[in-house]
Amino acid sequence: MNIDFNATEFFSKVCKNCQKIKKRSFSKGETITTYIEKRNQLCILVSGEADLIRYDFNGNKTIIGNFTDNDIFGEALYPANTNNELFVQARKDSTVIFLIYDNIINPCRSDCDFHEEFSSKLQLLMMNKIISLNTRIELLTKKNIRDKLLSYFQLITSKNLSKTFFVPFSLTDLADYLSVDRSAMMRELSHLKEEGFIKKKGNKITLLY
Amino acid sequence: MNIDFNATEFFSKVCKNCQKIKKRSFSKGETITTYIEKRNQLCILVSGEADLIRYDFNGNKTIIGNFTDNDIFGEALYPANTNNELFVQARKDSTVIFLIYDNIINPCRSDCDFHEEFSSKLQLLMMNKIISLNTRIELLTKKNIRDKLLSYFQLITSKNLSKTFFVPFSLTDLADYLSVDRSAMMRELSHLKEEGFIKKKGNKITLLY
DNA sequence: TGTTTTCTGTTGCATTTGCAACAAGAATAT
DNA sequence: ATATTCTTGTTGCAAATGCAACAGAAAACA
Repeated sequence: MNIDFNATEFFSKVCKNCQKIKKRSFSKGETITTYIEKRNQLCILVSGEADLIRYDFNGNKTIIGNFTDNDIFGEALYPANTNNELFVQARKDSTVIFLIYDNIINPCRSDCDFHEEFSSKLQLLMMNKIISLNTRIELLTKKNIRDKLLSYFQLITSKNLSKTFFVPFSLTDLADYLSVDRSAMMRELSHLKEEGFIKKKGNKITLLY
Repeated sequence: MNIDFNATEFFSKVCKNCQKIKKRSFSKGETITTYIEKRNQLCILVSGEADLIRYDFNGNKTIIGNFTDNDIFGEALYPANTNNELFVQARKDSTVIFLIYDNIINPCRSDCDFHEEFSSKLQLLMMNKIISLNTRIELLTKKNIRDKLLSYFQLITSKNLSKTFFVPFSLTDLADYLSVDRSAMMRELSHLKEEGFIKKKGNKITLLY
């Protein structure tokens, strides 16, 4: 995320005494939080990487979201009526700040200048969140696997400024992220290769257009 | 949107003299704004209803988003690298407030107390926006038409508190909103009817489960 | 009012996707 | 070092979806 905000630094300076904010580290694979209970929890991913994962009743896995530095998440930002099992899992070792949203609106102490400064930072974080959610929707509204793949690749190359890149997920996870069947996606990758749109060796892909 | 904020009232009270904010009304069908140029435009839908629409190179239409009261939109909230034609069109007669995001961060005048109050309101609007985008993603990550329909219906009934409702779009638009083929969606609706999951007469639907 | 346009509903057919299963390679754990 | 687990890659087949086309109903228009 291209935002001039280092959450760790910010929180270490400003909020030493603020008891309502918790910071914790997680190892790869650990569950960071769930979206089951309603408690107005808001989380900031200070470092690392994490996924928001849904399993439906058929055991079908979907990676609803993928969070990186300074990303915000938590059940406070999620619709209530979801009757699926939703949880956030660390993809890499991660550090997360936990807040209760009510405490942001109602400062914990009147002399705590943390909240004011935080509020303006939070606005930037939310702005970026909205943009990244819109990016995700752009992807998901593509009606076939080919277009989803090509959109996803374009997203990566526009960040990397290189036509060659490694898919940052396993291909299995990529399928879950694009919300398509893995074997169907693999087949489509083969077709893209045959038709000369991409070069592919494992997870290393080069766009040829 | 369940938020205690009436934008019209707010702006009429607070910002009579603030020249950088424009308000305009649109008739049904009119184009409210496009997401082509980069100008950091942020819009608030004061009243009415509007869609964010994408036409791809094949002329394929997708309703990327549907905006109602107090919804925010505008190219400032959208990723830059979209090479599609994107525009916002009034579905009903609508009134919209236009701002330039830079002006929110850098107040127009030091004695303009509008910006401070606005900032906290904006935070709420953004929060709600994030929730509605997450709702949309929940829908779009469903992997087949049946699940998309059922999720969408559940969304409506949880708002209406009634198992019977009228689809607020035309079914043609609903297909564009769910990002699926219309005839395939109609077929799936027939199947849901045959299998006894729903009752359906035109756009009036009753959930039987 | 009558005319035009849009929308609903349906169907046949081609294509795409999902599902299940399996083999080989890579990564991880013991 | 070996066993185990995860990942990539592939395929046959069934099911779902998209596409094209059309008819009748409903809505918008003039």
